[in-house]
Amino acid sequence: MSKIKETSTNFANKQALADECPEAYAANIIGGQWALVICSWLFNGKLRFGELRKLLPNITERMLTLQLRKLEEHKIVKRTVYAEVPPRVEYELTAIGYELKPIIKQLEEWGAKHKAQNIN
Amino acid sequence: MSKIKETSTNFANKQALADECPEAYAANIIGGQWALVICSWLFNGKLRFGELRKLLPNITERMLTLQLRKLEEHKIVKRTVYAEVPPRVEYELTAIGYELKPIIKQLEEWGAKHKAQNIN
DNA sequence: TAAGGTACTATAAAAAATGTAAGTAATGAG
DNA sequence: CTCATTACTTACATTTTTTATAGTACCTTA
Repeated sequence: MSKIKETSTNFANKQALADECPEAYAANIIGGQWALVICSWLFNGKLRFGELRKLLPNITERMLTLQLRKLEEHKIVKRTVYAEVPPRVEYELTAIGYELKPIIKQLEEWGAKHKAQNIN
Repeated sequence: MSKIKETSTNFANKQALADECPEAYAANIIGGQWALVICSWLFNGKLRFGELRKLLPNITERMLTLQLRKLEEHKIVKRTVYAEVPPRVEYELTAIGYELKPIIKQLEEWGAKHKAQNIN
């Protein structure tokens, strides 16, 4: 992913915030550029790497990999590799990942409402 | 805030995502390092700049300003300046900003649960 | 005259996130 | 042998976000 500098002020601040504020902790986990959208697609069921890539037309393979790895690391998604050639890898939400569904749905509703309000 | 390069791929991607996915749109608005926590404090009522700064011990004045400006720009918070000396500026949530409360609360609950689960 | 308090701004630098382009392994099809 | 397929990885470049540090204007009080 690129290593985070554990000596940086930024790292210390994130740590401290995440310790005290579960909402900041959560934001760190699902806060990537594509994380929420990836989760949204996965709410409908498991998907292969290539399927996700097609669903997210502008994402690069690198970013897709990075985001999936981060999500996996935080136990939001489960990765299953099938020993085939060409390879097949499937991603699906874990139980705790799936629990994001109502939250993301509400966030969608809020976003849609906000967007409608701020059209000039 | 620093200008965003409207010619960058990153900008284009964010735009496209925000257009299609209200949840990505929302994440762009409340996605800064401190935004959620600022909102959390403001759910309890209006606060002055200096009060917020004290509540967020590690934030720099610059970051606080930037985040508040962004929130203000998106109509999440309302800024009121009193023509006094020394100056007094109060921040409070708008109606749509206040509507984030249940969402952030759920995110907090999710975060707390996730954190508890992932203690080794 | 000087100091103090408040809410900032300016500038630079560091760190983090994202994007670009190329390459890899394994195997089956032709 | 060569090519295609899939899910990556790597090295590097660019962009965005965050931090650091030092100011500013204003009026009041001492």
